[in-house]
Amino acid sequence: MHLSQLELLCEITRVKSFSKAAKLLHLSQPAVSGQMHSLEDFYGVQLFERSSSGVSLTKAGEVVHKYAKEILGLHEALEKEIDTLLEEKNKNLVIGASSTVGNYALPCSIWDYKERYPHVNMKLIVSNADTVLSMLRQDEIHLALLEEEALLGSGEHYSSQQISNDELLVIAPPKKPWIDKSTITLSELKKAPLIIREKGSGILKIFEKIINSLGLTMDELNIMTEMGSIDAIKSTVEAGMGISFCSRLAVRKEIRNGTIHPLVIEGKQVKINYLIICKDEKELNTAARRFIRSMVGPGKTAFC
Amino acid sequence: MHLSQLELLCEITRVKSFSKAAKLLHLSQPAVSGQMHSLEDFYGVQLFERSSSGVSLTKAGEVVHKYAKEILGLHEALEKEIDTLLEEKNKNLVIGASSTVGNYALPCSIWDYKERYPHVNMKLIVSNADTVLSMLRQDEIHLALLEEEALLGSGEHYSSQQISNDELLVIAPPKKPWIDKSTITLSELKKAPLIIREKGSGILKIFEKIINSLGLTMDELNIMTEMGSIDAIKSTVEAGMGISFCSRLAVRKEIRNGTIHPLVIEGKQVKINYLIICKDEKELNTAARRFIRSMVGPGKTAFC
DNA sequence: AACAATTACGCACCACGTAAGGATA
DNA sequence: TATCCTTACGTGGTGCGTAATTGTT
Repeated sequence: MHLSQLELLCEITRVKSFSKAAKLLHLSQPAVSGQMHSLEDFYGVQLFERSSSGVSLTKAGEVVHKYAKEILGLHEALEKEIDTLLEEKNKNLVIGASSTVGNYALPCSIWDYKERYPHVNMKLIVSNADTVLSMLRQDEIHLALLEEEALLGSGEHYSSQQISNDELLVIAPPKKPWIDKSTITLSELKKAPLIIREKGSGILKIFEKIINSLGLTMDELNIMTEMGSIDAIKSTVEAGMGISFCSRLAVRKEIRNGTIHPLVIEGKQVKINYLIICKDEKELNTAARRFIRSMVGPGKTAFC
Repeated sequence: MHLSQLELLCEITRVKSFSKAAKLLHLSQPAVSGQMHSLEDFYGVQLFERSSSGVSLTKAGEVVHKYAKEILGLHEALEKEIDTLLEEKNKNLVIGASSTVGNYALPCSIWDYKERYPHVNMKLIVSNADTVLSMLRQDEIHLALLEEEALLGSGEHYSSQQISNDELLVIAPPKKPWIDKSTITLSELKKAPLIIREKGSGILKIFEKIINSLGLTMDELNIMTEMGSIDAIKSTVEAGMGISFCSRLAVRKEIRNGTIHPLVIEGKQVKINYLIICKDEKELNTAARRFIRSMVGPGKTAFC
């Protein structure tokens, strides 16, 4: 029996739903269903009461849950104890992240990790997607946290897992003509003064992909200027100098304060998937391997 | 990570050897090696010191071992607690065994099982292999413990796992002309007055297979009589009335006491494999599924 | 030479995701 | 209808056993 099945059971118990747990752990619903069926098969007992409004534990399920927490706790203690025996080379962990991830989309789990494995020397480098990827290629970093699209056309094959996702927004100043709208049409997008991130940015790659999928090229747009940082772009948009685009997470505060107005492209919900990437999972040191496990683990994908 | 990997680690630690643990758990040596490599990979640490005289735990290995015992103990407690919640139909377990297995080759684990799952109503039926197999076919028993050869030519497909093995011996009275020999030649075997088990016996099937593989048929032998029980055969041989054959386990005591003289067929070591058999593993109730797990588990194959 | 672990390789099975299906409010 | 879990199915990865290899006593 896999320990991950117990983790899954705990997560399902927490959120009382197969489908929610599947989302949180980046699995499909049938995969979760199948795992729990095989667990029920293993113990020979039904563990969940299924209903159309979610699931709840049976009596036997509660027994398993009780022990699962203990067992997983013990296993966590095991890893902590091994941690104290690690050699120096296994204690270093250098992570590269794109601006969006590094500045806004870091899951809390990265800090949980520091707490859980205090002996690890962790370093976080924030740059744009292309730069991070080239650092990975040259073994200057162990792991990269990037937008899915950063890998497009890179040719090489990397090993990757999804850690979280978000939505791409068009951002505008909170005034006419934008303030009354919640969507932006293609023709409005073509005319509006647009501020974009520099080449090599992951967010730019996503935006470009969308534009192309809508039958346009970038030079049909009214590109005003190019900026190397999200903060610079936000300030410029807030000052009313143009519109831009970014991850929803990057402008949570500004939207709440009303200093930036969010728009979605008409008829097009744009999803951003964030990945954790390495060259070869087999070659990773202990600290890095643990980091991956803790990032994709249960309940670890909430943002800070 | 699979719990079975922790069980394997504990077993290896106990016997200080990959190959011995492999035998005990009915796995190949490379399978064991591979599992432990993947465990080392999982924790990112070497767990064993390999030497040509076996293996020993590293410091990290001892940590894992310490926790593994706790975790496995906890998991055993889990199953025990679920046990108390079982419905009636899951508490019945009827097992059929061939004479040899039922009377002599029962692993201790069958009694451990009773202790571990005291709520199970276990019933053991001993008969010859064909009878047991037909009871399995008619769902009169849940599981069958038989010689591997019992399945030969049955046509149907069963699900089976090996639980133990033994050696087939020719048994003779402790007097001339046998007392000075440790092997018996083919021509001696043809002439000697032979007592055999009844048709349908698993041991007879094995013996027949061997005879055929040596280029003979049963009717070329000097078959004196046919008997339905091992005890009857043993008494007859002890009384000097002829020779016979059986599993080494069945005559351990008599060999030690010197009342029966064991022989092996010249140039032919005959291995007997004992299996645990069911119609369809998916259809088994909890008690039966647990029984299988406990029978093939670590350190459970020693005889009583 | 003998024994123990590893590597190589072919095969079978298992777990996943996608897509379609059924039950319930 | 919307939501949630289940079933069906094709695919890729993983674990197994057999056989050949390495290394140590």
